[in-house]
Amino acid sequence: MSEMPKSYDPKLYEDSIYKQWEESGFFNPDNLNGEPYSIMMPPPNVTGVLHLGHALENALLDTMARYQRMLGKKVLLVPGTDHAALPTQAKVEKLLMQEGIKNPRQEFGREKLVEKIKEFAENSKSTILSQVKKMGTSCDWSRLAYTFDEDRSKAVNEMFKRMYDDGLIYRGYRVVNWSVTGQSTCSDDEVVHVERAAKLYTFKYNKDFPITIATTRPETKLGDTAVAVNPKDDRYQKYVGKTYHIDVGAAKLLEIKIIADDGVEMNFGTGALGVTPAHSPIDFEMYEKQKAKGDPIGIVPVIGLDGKMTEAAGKNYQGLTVEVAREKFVQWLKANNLLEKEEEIVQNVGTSDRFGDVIEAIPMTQWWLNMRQEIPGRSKSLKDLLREAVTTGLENNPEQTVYITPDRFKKLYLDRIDNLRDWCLSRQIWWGHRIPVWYRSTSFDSARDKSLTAGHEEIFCGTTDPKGDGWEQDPDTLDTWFSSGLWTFSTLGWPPRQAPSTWFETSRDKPNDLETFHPTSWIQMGYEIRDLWMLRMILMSSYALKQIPFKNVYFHGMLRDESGKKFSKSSGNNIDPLDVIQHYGTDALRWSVLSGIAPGNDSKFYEEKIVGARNLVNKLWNIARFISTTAKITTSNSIPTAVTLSDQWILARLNETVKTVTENIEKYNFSYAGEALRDFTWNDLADWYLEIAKIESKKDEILNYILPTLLKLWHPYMPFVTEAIWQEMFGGEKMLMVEKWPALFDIAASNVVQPDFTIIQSIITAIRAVRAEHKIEPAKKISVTVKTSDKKLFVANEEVIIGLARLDNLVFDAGYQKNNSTVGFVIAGMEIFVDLSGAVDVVKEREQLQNEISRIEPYIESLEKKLSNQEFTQNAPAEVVEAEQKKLNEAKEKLAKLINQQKQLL
RNA sequence: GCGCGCCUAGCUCAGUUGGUUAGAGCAUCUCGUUUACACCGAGAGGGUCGAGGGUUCGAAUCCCCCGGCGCGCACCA
Repeated sequence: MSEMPKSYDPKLYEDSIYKQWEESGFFNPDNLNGEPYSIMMPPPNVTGVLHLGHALENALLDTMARYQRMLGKKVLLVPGTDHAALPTQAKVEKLLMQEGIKNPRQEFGREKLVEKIKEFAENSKSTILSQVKKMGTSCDWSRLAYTFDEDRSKAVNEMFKRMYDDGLIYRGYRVVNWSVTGQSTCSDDEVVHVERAAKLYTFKYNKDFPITIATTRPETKLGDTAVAVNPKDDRYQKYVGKTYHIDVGAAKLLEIKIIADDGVEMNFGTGALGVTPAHSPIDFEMYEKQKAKGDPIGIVPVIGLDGKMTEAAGKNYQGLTVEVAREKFVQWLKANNLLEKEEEIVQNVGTSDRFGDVIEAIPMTQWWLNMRQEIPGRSKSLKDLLREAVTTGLENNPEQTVYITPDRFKKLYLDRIDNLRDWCLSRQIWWGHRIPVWYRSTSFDSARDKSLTAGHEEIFCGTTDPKGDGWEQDPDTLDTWFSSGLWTFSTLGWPPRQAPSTWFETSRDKPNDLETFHPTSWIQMGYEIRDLWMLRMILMSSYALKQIPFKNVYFHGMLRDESGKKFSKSSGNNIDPLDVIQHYGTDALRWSVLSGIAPGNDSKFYEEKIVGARNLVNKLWNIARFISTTAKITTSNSIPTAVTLSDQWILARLNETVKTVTENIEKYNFSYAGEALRDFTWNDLADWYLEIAKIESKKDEILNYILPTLLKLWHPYMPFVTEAIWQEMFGGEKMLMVEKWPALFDIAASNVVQPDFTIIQSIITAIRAVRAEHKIEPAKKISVTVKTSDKKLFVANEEVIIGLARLDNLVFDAGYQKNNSTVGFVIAGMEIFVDLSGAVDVVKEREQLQNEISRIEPYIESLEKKLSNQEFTQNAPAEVVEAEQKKLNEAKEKLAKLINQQKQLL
């Protein structure tokens, strides 16, 4: 064994250890035996580099993977990246614009822009993957996946086709969420509602119109085609069914029909609602309802894809932005004395989570996934499957149930499913999986025209190009979460070669992966992508495989800075995980993100935490260093024999720690498990037992047992330092990574031993406190007398007490009388007197004793009161009563002794 | 509007079926060149568990209500 340096330097070990692990082949489950255990890494977006959130994810993932591997399972952790369609395109376009390219889509054209994005994505991807390695993540690189690679693209097309063939994916003209900045649709989940101040205008279309309406978007009124009132509203009954033609300055006269709709609140505002089918999802629903009733109303889009007023808005408005048009329309209302009220209100508006602009509702033809329609042959909808998966289990099979940690997210998920609408799948951006649909039509020009062109002659949906001439593929791409939804199985060789509707060969060479590893065992993710990702994974997997995607899902919270703010580049509080690794090492980073977290809760991350983590890593290193110089290192695995009380105690504590750590990792209490381990490592082992080992001899066997056990327990959290120590100790033959997780062993009477040792600890601590209190130089050795009738415990631990309390003498005297040169205290019914050789300040000592007495008196009182309460003695469990009685007896005894000591003090 | 989470020492958080005089880490103060570690050791101070009410023999823990902070969902024009 080489000489270990004084402090652990992560830089000397981390890269080479990672390389060793990788070369060992044990990252690949094909080289492991045992029960399969699989985890899919949430693929980071290729929009840039890893941030702290990724560090947390990698720490969680890898802690779990390493723990499971040490339990002897065949662990698969699949690494990967996500092409992140919209975010990536948005990012690259932004960069190009910063370089001075005003409109990248126009200037480059589709092919060239996609090429640019691809270049960026590839760069980002390799950066990210090297960072994952820096985090020490033990993933199987042979199964590396990318949501936009060939295998995953095949899976996407296959899924689309199956859903299309099942009639679940349809093309429909509906109001969509449109981002003008991004020039694309987005799903409901990608709309972020923000509060903002707005004005609510109350007015009439003209003087002759009988009903007053209100709106915050006056400019959209140019596209109104109806006014809706509640059918029960007597005020407006007489108008229902009538149509008015009104000139508000639009291209044509408004044709407003008065309709009745249950959804209109009679008591809100004027009780009447101007209906703008083209620019409001609710109004569009009314439009559809009227159509179904055979009493149709019109639909007039007055806002275009560029966010400006269209021709239909009239010459006065055409080409104006919505804001300018709004002002102009309000001016017109004022000029014509139509405006009745103008109020400041706070309203929620939807904004694009990526582009930040206000989402416009615009009617377009898009591809949708139907959530409510029955799946052919299964008598249930996708929505039903989503519900089953977390409640009864798919098809009432309890084994196909997803367990959610923390539990409360299950309720949120179910709530979400309740008001889930159809999922808009198509996007007008270029980076992403192209919709696998082809049209053959002469009138088809562009995606934009789809909304205007009624029906194409032929539509083909397939996983490869259709045969024959004249086909043109849909220019749109898929919502990026469509491919993410397949992640748990597209990474495992789905679709399989012999799948009924598959006619391509997959390049997968591990055909059994799906069977072996799906459903996956556990997954972790941030709660913010619960609906975006978890829901879609459950949906896709339940639909295509009739399996849940994972048995357990763990939601972590967000890391925030000291003041509780999110980390971000723009707010300048960003911490780069690589910087942390550079300064403190990966193990410190991992521990600092894991300690103090609770499932589903945000936690704060700050420099002091990392420093503390680094110190702990170093402590572990030095514990090993000490043991290696104190004990003869062997690789014996046998359970050691406890010789002294301290031996029994430390082994019992170790056993207890193994139990706590194991149980809590199983419950995903990563922080709690780690804290318990830290407590044992630092407080019990380092501060007490190792100090005792300097006094009592023959600890080789026990230390040879404790150290490897400790390293194993720490390994999932701190893989590098533990592996480094392991190899320093035992050579590089066998890696710690694949050692067996510690098992519990049988310690006779461990429960009895522990309190006994605690007494010794208390005595030592108390003597030290007396020394500190009386400013006795550390080097000065003093004498202590113990007044006890049973000196067994002391005799057995004499050396330890003398050593740790720095005594020159420990005397047993059952009849000792206190004098003015000693200070006394009572512990566990025994009186201890520290000889200060006349240095005692009698007044001060009396005060000290009095303090102690006045602390214990009210305690005794409350115990007496409790025990004399019949309701307590009758209702409380016998053990509790007994314990309270014992406490009382001890306290009384202690009090008597203290009073006596005070008396003896002259 | 509906729902969820949080409020415990100066700071960050434990407190796992209600039962020691409520704990830890960091920070603070005192002391220390005891050869594993100053990225350390020893000791100390510091809390009416957000406010109030209730249930109970007993509440930081369960219930109600109020306040503060954060978040989710929602078609209130």
